[in-house]
Amino acid sequence: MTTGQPPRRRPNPGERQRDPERTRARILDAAKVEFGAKGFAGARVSDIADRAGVNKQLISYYFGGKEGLYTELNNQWQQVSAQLSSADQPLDALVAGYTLSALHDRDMARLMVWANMSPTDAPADTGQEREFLQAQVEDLRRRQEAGELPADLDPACVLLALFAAASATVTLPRTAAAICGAAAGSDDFVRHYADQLARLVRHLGNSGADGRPGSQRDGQA
Amino acid sequence: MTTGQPPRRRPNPGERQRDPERTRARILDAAKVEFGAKGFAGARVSDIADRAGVNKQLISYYFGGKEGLYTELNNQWQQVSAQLSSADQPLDALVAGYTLSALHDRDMARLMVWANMSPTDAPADTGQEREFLQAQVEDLRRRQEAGELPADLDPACVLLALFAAASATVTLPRTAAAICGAAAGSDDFVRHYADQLARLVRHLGNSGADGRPGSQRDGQA
DNA sequence: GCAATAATCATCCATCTGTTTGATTAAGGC
DNA sequence: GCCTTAATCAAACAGATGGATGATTATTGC
Repeated sequence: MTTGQPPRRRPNPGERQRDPERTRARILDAAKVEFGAKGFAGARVSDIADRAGVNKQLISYYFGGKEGLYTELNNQWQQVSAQLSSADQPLDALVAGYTLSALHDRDMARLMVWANMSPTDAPADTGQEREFLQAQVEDLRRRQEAGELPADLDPACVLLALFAAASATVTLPRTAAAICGAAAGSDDFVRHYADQLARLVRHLGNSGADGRPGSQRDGQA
Repeated sequence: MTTGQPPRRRPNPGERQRDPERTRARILDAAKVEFGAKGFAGARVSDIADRAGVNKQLISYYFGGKEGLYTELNNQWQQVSAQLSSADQPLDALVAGYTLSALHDRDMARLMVWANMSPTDAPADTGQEREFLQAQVEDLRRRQEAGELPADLDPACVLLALFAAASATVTLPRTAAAICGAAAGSDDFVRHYADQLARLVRHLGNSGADGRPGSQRDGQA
């Protein structure tokens, strides 16, 4: 052994070597990556700590354990989500923005999908997101009555379809790669895809004109 | 203890009490449910065995362990998938059928999404599914040239969006519930949603006529 | 400078989890 | 009716994992 001691990280001048804020942030970032990649059950606290470059005990120290860390990230997402939601922009911009959020923070987006699929966690949405979504449904319904959307479509279903489509690069990365080539994960592709979705939404809006009146409400049981 | 021995399952007359086929099937079914609900990392071998009503050792006996069991299910999915894919039906029917597959076997559908999001497994798609998807892209492109699809849309992106939308009830069950109410998980809703998606696809097709030629290829970098 | 405190670390520990082992027994051929 | 074989099970095992303990040391207020 040439190096008896792993050289303790020498703090750059002006940089504290103990910095709770920085440590917390590092842990959160690392956790986002790990949870995002493997989900809650698949992620390992040791891996998170290693990635953050800190002792794993600090996860208990700062967040009260794996679960607390996960919860903290979920809260963090709710804030991001609220920002995405708050601005009342036209639908095409909303969908595109949602798609692009995967660009700014892909791990967080992945995390949200894991959470969405997992049965155990998040006792219940605060209702905040639910409210926003239902407001969007109402908005869509108004546009539909104004003729911007074919009359035989259920606004709720359209909105659900759009959100799912916006999440595509996150929820179905492999399928995306199979359809669009290996570059499907690249930032450029995500931008391209977001733009395409916005166009698609606009086309849906246009097509309201030519929508044959048809059976105004068929389907379902 | 009133019952010294848990009464060994009495075989109904004409029913063997040892039946490898049956046992294998029971394990596979149970595994589908557990893996579908919690993903590979979250599922527990004990839970699978309990659900199947067999000793957990049989999982090693029949499938060589947890991983082997998972692999077996993935193969099983590939067959189902191939069936869904093979019939060359119009796009709206394809999308609706894909959506409805969640109805026939929701757990399997969930399993596929977990697999799609997980980094580690499935060394690579056999290419079979990839082939099918790219053939669909080509088909879409032809229809586009025939004027059935707005000229400024990228067929690959449209296909990806449609597949993601078709998977919505599986990938975003919570969001679905938030948008469409608690019934979002019910069979009736899935049917309704599939119908709606088919309509949406048809509207996209129609709107090809009114699609302003616009910039034939804008966006991206 | 010095003491108090907060941040960090190395080590240990209980528990959980997937797999292995070895015994038991139903099924099927002779 | 035996005897081999394959199916099943109960118990034990080894490794991993998340969390706890106690010691160490930087930071800060004085």
